[in-house]
This record gives sequence, structure tokens and C-alpha cells, in this order.
Amino acid sequence: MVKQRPTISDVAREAGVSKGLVSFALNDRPGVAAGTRLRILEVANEMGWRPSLRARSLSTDRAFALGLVIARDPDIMSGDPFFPAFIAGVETALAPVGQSLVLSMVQSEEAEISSYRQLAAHGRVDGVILSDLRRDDPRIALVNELGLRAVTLGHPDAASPFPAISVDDSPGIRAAVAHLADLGHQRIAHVAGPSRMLHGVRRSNSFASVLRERGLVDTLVVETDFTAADGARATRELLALADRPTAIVYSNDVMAIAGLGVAQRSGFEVPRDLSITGFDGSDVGAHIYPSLTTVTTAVQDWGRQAAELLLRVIAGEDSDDIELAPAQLLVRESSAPPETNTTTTTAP
Amino acid sequence: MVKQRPTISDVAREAGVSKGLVSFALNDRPGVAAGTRLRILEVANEMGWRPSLRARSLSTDRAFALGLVIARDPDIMSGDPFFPAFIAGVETALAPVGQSLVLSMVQSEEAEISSYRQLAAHGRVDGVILSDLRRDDPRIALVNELGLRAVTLGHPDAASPFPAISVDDSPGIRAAVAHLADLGHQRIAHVAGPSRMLHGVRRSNSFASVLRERGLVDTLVVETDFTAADGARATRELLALADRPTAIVYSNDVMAIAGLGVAQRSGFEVPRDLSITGFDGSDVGAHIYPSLTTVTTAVQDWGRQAAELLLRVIAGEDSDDIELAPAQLLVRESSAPPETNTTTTTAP
DNA sequence: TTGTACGCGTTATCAT
DNA sequence: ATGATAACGCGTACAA
Repeated sequence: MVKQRPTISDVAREAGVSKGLVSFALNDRPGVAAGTRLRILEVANEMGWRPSLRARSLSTDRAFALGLVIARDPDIMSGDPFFPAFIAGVETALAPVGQSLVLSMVQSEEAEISSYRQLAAHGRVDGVILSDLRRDDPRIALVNELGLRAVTLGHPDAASPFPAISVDDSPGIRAAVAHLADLGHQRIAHVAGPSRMLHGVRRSNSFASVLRERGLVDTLVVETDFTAADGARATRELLALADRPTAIVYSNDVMAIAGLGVAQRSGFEVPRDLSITGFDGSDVGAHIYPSLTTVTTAVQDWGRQAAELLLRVIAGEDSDDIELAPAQLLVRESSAPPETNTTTTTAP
Repeated sequence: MVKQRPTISDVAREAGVSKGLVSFALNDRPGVAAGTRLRILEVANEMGWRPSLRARSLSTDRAFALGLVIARDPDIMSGDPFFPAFIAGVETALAPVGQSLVLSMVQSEEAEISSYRQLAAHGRVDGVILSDLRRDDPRIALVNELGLRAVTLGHPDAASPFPAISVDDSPGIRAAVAHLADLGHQRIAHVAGPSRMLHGVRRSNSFASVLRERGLVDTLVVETDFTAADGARATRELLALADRPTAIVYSNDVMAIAGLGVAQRSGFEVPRDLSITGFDGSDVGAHIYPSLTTVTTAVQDWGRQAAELLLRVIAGEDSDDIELAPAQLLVRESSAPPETNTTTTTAP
């Protein structure tokens, strides 16, 4: 005989009141005499009553869960420190309130779209966190049509019905470039992320604007797909230039590490012959040689606050945009003054 | 006026049959005349009827979702290629059948336990994938008591009611050590994972057994927590030994990369002065210099098959253990013969 | 406070 | 064999 878990009907019978009243008492709603409420709670507690999420879900039309659809290749994910930390942060916001995260990792834009459609059609989640915003991101309209609530990580490039929770990359990039320029670098390159991605574009823009302010060459930009392989390719291209850069700013740590490998393989010594900086402060960057100068953000906190904001949106509470502490430069060993003799160094 | 989605009652009315019959027809169950069934399906289709996962969930007591609780520090996750690929694999199994993955990332054992309890109490998932098995893993009994179904990644060290889906690490480790021994290394160290974790233990055991077979020293083992920082520490300790190893086998790529950093920083040239091998074949390992000899497994496939197996278990179908293709050695540049002169090299 | 309809399917019981 | 009816799962919400 399986001991079924008690329902509110059981509690009602035991407490000698109606089902509805139990519901009211349990949800701390007005209209229940203090004494009755107390007795109901007591009985419920004694019987070990737990709310049925499913029943509640059906009757209130809510899922009590948030969704996160990640559209990245495992290759790009591998080694990227962002999502693990972000998700850990989301979890710290959800666990205390008994909500869950439904995660979907897809590898094509069609799969991404259908993933949102499924989440909505099945009522799996009440809202989603939109990450890796793209230009004219179709997900914003889609998610809105589907009736989901959402928050975006960063500001979209068009009007959006959803609040944004952002970390300004700009100060980090600016600081990185300024740091390199201050060290004396004149030819600073940028290994950028995909231009379809807004944060990629914004980092590139910040990069370009600092260079212009400083009156430096701003043509050394290579776009990549964020993978180690593409970071390596970009680095090879840059180092093969007749007038090669003396410093390279990478849009993520994985590419910076791959770039470091390429440089070393080609006989360049970092930072003597080439300075490099990363982005996103991965743990491993601190332990390679030379350790990686990079730009960090409080990703876990971002995750927590994004989830909290989305919960508020779902609850119909205030939902203003949130601006978190901007990215910060973390100077380590991979950046140094360029060689004093200006003769273009070529690979041995 | 919001156009509500049609329910089976709507379909029933439209088709001129009863609610129950619609359900039978929609679920391909016997007892419905062929013609009637066809008409019902047609009407349902015309009306755009979609099943309500919630209603179905409530009445059938199923969640149509799988759970994965990851109990690792973000520090360890960061840079680790396993879970992204694994989850991507899980997704490929779930998406086609309309199921979802509920992910929880926790940072303590208490949080882990309560995470499983919540998933079960709320009926969020029908089953869970147990990863990172530990010695006397309490989760197996817990999950069983909670009435969840499960599969384990790897064989637990005690009887388990759940099928295991495993990738044998042993051949990979053995191949790595054999490779190093064949190159002439006599003092091969192991930077192991936590001994609480079964795969850590198994890799260590495999390591030790090959060394014994070859008659080599097997005392050079340092246990770590899998982080880059701890991999670096272990490497420093090993390289400081009077009789330092000439090769180090790391239990993951992140530590190997950190170890490489330590070695280079101490003036050792890899692989001339020290050979190293990693584990888990991260993308970035292929692009560092020297590129990392490592051991790879088909992680994404593992994820897909684990999810499929769990779905079968939940469906009450066959559920034999599954043994996947074993880990394989991928020889790259970070391993080479030891220096011919046996004089113990010390850091400059 | 109570009674009851409701959300939306599934399934056991009955009637034809 | 075919189909209808009603109970069930478990809360929520509203009229009485």
C-alpha cells in the first residue's frame, strides 16, 4: 500500500472545513478566521501536506520555471566560462523559491526557434532569459508572440517589451586598449566575436572608438566565431601581416589562449614580442604562462539578478532595466611594452 | 478576445463525439472505429488542437522531463568541456520527443540533496541522470526512495537499481601511460581527480596498474579537486621533487593546461623537459603550444544515449547497462621522449 | 465559510 | 466492438 500524499481535500476533511478554505488558509489569503487558519495549517503540517505543483500549474496556468535556450556549438561552449557561472547564479535565485531552470542547448537557428515554441506550447516555463543577443534578434518578437515573459542580457538594438539586465563591456575593452596604448603599443589588433552578436559588435565599437581617440590604426580587426580554432586562425592572419600588430585584444579567453599558442608556435614570445588580452576571465587564464591579462565581469551575480528580475516580471512587479557593475580589466602577465626597436619582427 | 487554444472537449463537440473518445483516438488506443478515429483526428487537426502538457501531467502523474543536477563549483565547470557537450547530446534525444531537461547547478552536498528532493516533491522530472558518481554515493538510495527513475554515468561501487551507461576510462589512461613509457619515461606522475569520485579512483587505479605492469615507480600521485588552481599546485609539488617526474598524466585538460603553465614558468620546456597528457579532449587543448596529448571520449553521444536509456527506463522498457566506446588516446605535441641524459633537470 | 465549477486530459465503468 | 458517462488528479476562484 503506497501512502499517497495528502491533498487539500484530505486536510479539509481532517480539519472539518471546506476545500476552498484550506486553499485560502494555505495561501495566506484574507477571509479566514485567525483561529481556523491556525488549525488548518496545523493539520496540514501534521498530515505532511505538500502543494502539488502540477495541480497548481494546471489551475493557475503557470509553470514555476524559467527557460534558457543556448544556441551555441558545443565547441564554443567548451572552455567558455560564461554559462556555467551564469547558470550557477540563476540557480541561487530559483532554488529558494522552489522554481526550476529548463535548459535547452541547440545548434541551429531553426532548432532554437522550435525550442522556444515548444517551451511555450507546452507551458514549460513562464519566462525565458534571452542571452547572446543578435542584431534584429528575431527571438524578441517571437517570445513576445508566444506569450512568454522575458529579460534580455544586454540591451537589444530595437524596441523591446522586456527589461534588459546589462553589463557594460565597454569600460573593460576601453581599459584593455588604454592599458596597451599606455604601454606604448601603436598597432593593436582585435580578434572579435561574430558581428551578428550585439556584444560582439559593441566590443568592436568600443575598441574602434578608443583607437580613434588615441589616433591609432583601427584596421586590424578579424571577425571570428568565438571558437579556439577560429581564434587561432585570426591570430595567424594577423601575425602574417607585413605590418603585424604588437598587441592583440581577444573577445574571449578561449581565443586568447589559442592565440597565445599560435604566437608561441611561430616563435613569438609573449609578452615581449606580442601582448595579448582576453575577455571573460576564465579560471585557466590565471594559470597559463604567461598568465592572461583579461576583462572580467561578475557573471554569477548576473545570473542571479537576471533570474530575480525575470521572476519579478512574471509576477507583474516593477521591471526596470538593470545596469550591473561594468566589466573590469585584470592586468596579468600577457601584456607588456612592445619591443623598443620598431623593426618589424617576423617569425624566426 | 484571446483565442483560447482548443481542448479535447472542443474537439469532441465539433466532431460530435464524447471527450473520452477523442482521448482514445488521439492516443491511438483500441476501441475507436477507424472512420470515427479519422474524423476526430481531422477535426483536431483543423482546430489546431495541441495537447496540454499540464493536464496530461496532472492526470498521468508524469513530468515528461529529465533532471540533471550538477554539483560542481563554477570554477571547476569553467573550462571543462564535459557538460556542455553532454547536455547538447541530451538535448538531441529530448527535443524530438517533446521532453525537456531541468538543470540544477549546486555548490554543496546539502544543496545537491535538497535539489533532488525538490525535483521529486514537485514532480518536475520523471528521472534523473546521475553523473560524477562518488564512493558509496548517497544519491542512488536517495533517488530511489524519492521514487525517481535514474541512470548512472558509469558503474556505481555498490548494487544499484538503475542501469549504468559507461565509458571505460581505463584504455585511455593505459594508452597514455603506455605511450609515455614507450617513449622511454621512467618516472611518470599522475595528477588525479578527487578520490571521492569514482572516475577519479578508476583513472588512478588504471594508472597504477599499468605502471606496475611496466615495473615503473607508481608513487608520484597527487590528488586534486579538478580545478586549474589545484592542477597548478600539484604540478609545482611534483616538479619540486628531488627526483621529479619526466612526464605527468593529468586527469583533465584544464589541469594539464595549468600544469603546462607552471612548467613553462619554471623554465621547463614541454615536451623536451617534461611530457604532459590531459584528459577529456577539450577544443582549446588542440590550439595551445605545444598542443596537448589527451584522452577523448564521445561525450555528446554519451549524453544522447544516456537520455535515451533513461527515457526507456521511465517507459518501463528494457534497461540493460550500456557500454560505450572506450576513451581513446589522442597523441599531439606535449609528449615526447625524455631528455637522454638522465641528470635530473632542475628549474634554472 | 461553503459549495462547486473550472483547468484539461486520462481512464475506469456502463450501455448499446 | 463502439461509444458515452463520469470520476479522477489537485488546486484555484467565485457565487451563494
